[in-house]
Amino acid sequence: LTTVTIDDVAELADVSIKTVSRVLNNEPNVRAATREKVLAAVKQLEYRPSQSARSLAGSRSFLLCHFYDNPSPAYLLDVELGASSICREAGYHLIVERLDGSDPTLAASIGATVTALRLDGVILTPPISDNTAVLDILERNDTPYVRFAPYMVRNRGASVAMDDRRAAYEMTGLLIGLGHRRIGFIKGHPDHGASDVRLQGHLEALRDQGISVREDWIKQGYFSFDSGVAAAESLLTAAERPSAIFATNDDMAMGVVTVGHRLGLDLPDQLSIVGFDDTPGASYVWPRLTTVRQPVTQMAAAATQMLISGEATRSKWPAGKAPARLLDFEIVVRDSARSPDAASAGRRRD
Amino acid sequence: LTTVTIDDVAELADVSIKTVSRVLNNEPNVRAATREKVLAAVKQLEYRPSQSARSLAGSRSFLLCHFYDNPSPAYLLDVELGASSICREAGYHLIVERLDGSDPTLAASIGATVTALRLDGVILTPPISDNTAVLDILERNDTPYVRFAPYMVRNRGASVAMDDRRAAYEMTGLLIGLGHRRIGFIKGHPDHGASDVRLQGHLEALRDQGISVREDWIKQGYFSFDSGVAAAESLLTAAERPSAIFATNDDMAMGVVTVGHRLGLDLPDQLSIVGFDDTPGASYVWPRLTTVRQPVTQMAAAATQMLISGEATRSKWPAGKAPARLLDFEIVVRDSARSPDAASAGRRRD
DNA sequence: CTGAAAGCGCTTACAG
DNA sequence: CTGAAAGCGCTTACAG
Repeated sequence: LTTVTIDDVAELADVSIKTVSRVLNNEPNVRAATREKVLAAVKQLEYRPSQSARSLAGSRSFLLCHFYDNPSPAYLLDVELGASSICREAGYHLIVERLDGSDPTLAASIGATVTALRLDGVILTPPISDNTAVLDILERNDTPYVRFAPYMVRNRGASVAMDDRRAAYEMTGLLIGLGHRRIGFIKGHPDHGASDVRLQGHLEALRDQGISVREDWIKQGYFSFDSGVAAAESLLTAAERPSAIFATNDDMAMGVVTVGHRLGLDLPDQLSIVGFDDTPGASYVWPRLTTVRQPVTQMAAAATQMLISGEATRSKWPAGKAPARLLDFEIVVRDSARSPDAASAGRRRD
Repeated sequence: LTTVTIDDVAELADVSIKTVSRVLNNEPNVRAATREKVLAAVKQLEYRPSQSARSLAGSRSFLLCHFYDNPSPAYLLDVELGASSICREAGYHLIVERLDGSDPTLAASIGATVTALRLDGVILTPPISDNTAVLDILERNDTPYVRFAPYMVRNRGASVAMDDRRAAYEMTGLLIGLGHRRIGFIKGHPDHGASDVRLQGHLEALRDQGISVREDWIKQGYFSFDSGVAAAESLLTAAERPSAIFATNDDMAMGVVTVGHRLGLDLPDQLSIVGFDDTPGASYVWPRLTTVRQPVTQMAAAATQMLISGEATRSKWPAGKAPARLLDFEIVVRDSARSPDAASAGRRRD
């Protein structure tokens, strides 16, 4: 088993290796007939250029990397789904590295990977997307990056996002439209920038509808099922409890559902619950969750495209302004939110 | 920003580049004092050897790849969790590539990646782990691989697995031990080797307990929620229905739970349901699922270790026999399986 | 224990 | 439109 090299192709096609290189890199100034000859030889020999040699000699490695810390499983899968397909089309490959966001050597570790691999670009998801030490080291190494949902640290580098604020605004509006006035809210993990943005959207919707904010109905959560359970317990065992709860991710919403059942509440009649993310489990619980679907796969595809096309490269930014792509979310209406009036019509409350 | 090379280190340490290379690769025959000098220079310059140069000049690329097709999100996350940590320790990097298992060009596509990147090893998860065309092309390229749960095609290459047969045997035994005699079974996707193995374990348990097999209580599923719903509908609307259903993954089990609720069955009293996988959702549904926890993270760590250490390399197999690691599963007992007697004691049936 | 030379398979910069 | 030469940053094979 000998590896086929550019020399073999050049010899078979009866041209120089430089011409083979031109054809493979789609450079101009090659006669059509010459191109055909080369392509035929490539095909016949099943030639695949060595990534190492290309990287060492040239300026590209054809390697992208996704650095992440403890994402939800579905989020990771969607990111890879979007990134992997774009990579394949362009002859790039996706490396993944899981890191501990609280590790003080995080940035150094990313710097090591970036220089060892000569990465052509980096994808950063929350909460690493808001880690300024990481952004610093990436910029020092001249490595393009795209940040997902870059809410805590703004105006730094290319990004992809959806409008979390508006999604939360509309979800709260949906509950209000159903007739809810007493709405509980469970915040996300404080390390994630989206957490605060979603809260802001919620508060705006309340204000726009003239509903006063009840601080005691806003609970801290951490995006985990257990934190949803804890918040729901405190919300639902209080003297006066909300008629609806907006949990800012599905895992927490499912915690609320569990507590609701445990307390013997008739869901959704006695308590409406809405989530955020549309994880697979959202349609498995009863009642099936009304939630926000994030365009994670499309965000990943867009990010990858920005990296490969060079849009994410600082020196190519139009007017020095980093590109930011905003994608559409979707509110998926299922069974977990209902009008509180319907409930009182169907049964006595208290 | 100039990149630091081995020459810079050699100059600062006042040795030849060959000596630097020796130190970095832990080769013998370097005086301790020399080693110290080199290490100090490496540290001072923050030198990181170029992966491309090492790969081009040497025989290793320090690159591993996980090829997969439509895994469950949690499965993918666990594989990456296990593989990523071992890779980092050893200075390797993990590439991921999502492919369509039914695409006829699948093997060719993997072959292309393998040769372009000079991959040092490959991780294959079901159903790709049983694709013989892929195994052929990997062997032709002399690329070591480790297969996950390689049940359909046996005795080909290194593998990691847990004892799916015994897990299914024990789970069925648990149901029988609870007093169930009428047990429905939902098979997995026919493309996954584990599907048949789990069925065999189930049938053995039935036979060992002297319970005759009811073919009409064995339904085809495809590992999806919807296929679980379909199978459950057919199982539960029949004239005579089982008192327990063993769905061979959690997604299908959650489909059964949903149908159970829809039919107004009191769960788990009127119907016990058990699953397989222990996905996050398993503890979110009500009743919380009794299920089998697979050691996916440990399997991935073991596979990665086999690849990096060389155990998975054909020429190094002891006595020509491929290494196979079997890891322990765990049956997680929650609330979804209960004795049918308790149910009849608590309420009249029919 | 250490080093000088050659070469891995490409792209770059230059020449024609 | 095409090619000869040099070089990317390492490891291999060999010499001492």
